[in-house]
Amino acid sequence: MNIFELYLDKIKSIIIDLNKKGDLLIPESFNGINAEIPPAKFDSDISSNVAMVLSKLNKKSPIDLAEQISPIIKNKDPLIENITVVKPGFINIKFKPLFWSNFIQEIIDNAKIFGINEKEKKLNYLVEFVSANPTGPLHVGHCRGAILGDVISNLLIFNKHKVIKEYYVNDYGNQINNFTKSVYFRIREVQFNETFPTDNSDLYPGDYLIDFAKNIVSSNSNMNFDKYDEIEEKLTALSIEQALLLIKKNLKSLGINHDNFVSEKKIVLNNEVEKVIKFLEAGKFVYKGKIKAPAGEDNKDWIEREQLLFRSTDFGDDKDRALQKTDGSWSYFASDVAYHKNKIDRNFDYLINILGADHAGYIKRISSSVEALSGEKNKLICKNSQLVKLIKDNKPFKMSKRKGDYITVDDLIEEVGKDATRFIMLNRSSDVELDFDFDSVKEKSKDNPLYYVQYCYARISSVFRHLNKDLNSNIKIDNYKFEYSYDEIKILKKISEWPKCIDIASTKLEPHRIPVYLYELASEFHSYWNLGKQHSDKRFINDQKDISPDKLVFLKAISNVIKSGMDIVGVKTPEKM
RNA sequence: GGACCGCUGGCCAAAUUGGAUAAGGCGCUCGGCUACGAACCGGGAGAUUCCAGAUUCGAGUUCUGGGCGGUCCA
Repeated sequence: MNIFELYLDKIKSIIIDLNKKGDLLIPESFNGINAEIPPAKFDSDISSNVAMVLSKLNKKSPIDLAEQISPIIKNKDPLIENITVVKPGFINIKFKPLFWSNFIQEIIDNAKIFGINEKEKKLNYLVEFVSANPTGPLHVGHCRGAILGDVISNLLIFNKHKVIKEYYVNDYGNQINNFTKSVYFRIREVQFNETFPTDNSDLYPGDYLIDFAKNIVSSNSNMNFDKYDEIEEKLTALSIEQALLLIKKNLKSLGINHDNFVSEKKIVLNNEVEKVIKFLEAGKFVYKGKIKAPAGEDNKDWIEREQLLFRSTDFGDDKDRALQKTDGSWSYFASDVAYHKNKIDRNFDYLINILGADHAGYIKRISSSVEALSGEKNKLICKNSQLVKLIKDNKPFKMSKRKGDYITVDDLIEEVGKDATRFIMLNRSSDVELDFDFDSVKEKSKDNPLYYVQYCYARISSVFRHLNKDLNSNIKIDNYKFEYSYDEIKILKKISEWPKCIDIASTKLEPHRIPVYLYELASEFHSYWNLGKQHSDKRFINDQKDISPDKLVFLKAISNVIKSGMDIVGVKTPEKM
């Protein structure tokens, strides 16, 4: 139950009634009229800006309009304690304690759906994330996007949408050739003691390739590794298999589980690139032309050459983009366009791509192509997460995959743990760079906000444990006529904000709002808990070593929200820590 | 040269889709455990939200221009 939505609807119907009676002019669209959370200092529960929005149209001051509307709201609703009109023209509604008693009954009886936006139309989403090249293990740089994509999926699923989580495997092209060669040299090293070439910067030098080589050799004992050309195709497949095994293991240790792995190679070999180019040609979206050099200084080496280009400038990109390389082969972009056509043909309402900041420049061209292919402007939603700035030994730590110099997901999970990693990576907006101080995260893991929220749950569990009650079982209360105190209502108000938090987080695809909210809720709980030291009536367990029904459902309501929030974030809620 | 992201107390940062007196954490400072878990709580000091305009009843949030930092550009 979203009380803000509920009261916004009530307010809207009141102004419609007033309009019918000829007492009020109303606009065609009610966009902009809202019901929000008032700042804490106002001692009120819901606040609306109706009067301010309608003021101009009605040529009346917001205050006067608010004075006109608010008595009507109050008279219609016996659960409202009072309504005050505040400065610029806000209408502030404060409920009677009985409202909160009803509220808690509602959310306890319907615990499974609390927080879900039930009015919203349910859609099909495809979320593509991670999609790291299958040439080695995932490292810290991949983590943020991986967790972001996973939690965005969780959020949408929580809201009853259908979600397919997909990983696009770039198992085709030059990088893969280099990768296969590198594996080959490692095999020569393992089998024949030949030294791995260090003078070839195209090769992947990472030690993990030694393991790949050993695995491939031991499980293909009848394979002859003498001549590269003869085994190239098979070795490519085996190498990619090794890399994907490792990547999937890394994802699993982060708690991430994709539904699909889609192979670029299959798309190319299936002639989907040719098909999509024809499709684009039919729509006059491509032409043979030249790309101008960037207007910078050092472009002396730039050679203008004729290429097959996609008219992404028609869709707001700053350059048209090459679909072919000079040698006539398809560019990476071309096969990605084919992949997106493939996605479109699978009939999703929305396609979501999670990309790192280093691929931000790619967004316009790919969303242009999706618009050209689907005819829908906002079919593809690209979520761009800023980089993680790694700090080690108080210095920025530059990772280089080519040099084999990086921190892997394995390192991270071993040192910090899955849950702490997920919570840290999510705890701030994906639009800001994230400082990840490896050493301090290791040392001061107790300062991690994750534990603050988990501790709240553990405290609640501990009360249930003392009472020999099961926190996970359902609670049946017959008579919900509770008079909650000011301190309790403060927390109930916070709980009433949960559906709004979910709503905003999922429509804006901003999952950081969940951990931020959970932290706030936990904070209010901890404050309340400490009140028990001074005031015995604020303690959950009373002198008879029992708990009153109002406090029982109160605790249950808090723990339910913490639990469902932590489930979305994908971290545990231990009962003891 | 262009594109994308950011700029909020000493540091890290949030801001309820444009709302009211701009959260919270770290650090600093003063205080709180013989009762449900102190991985906790309460008090205090600390702000021209990068600058200049514009739109609006109302701007940290939108628009225009500029500055600084990051990322990217066959």
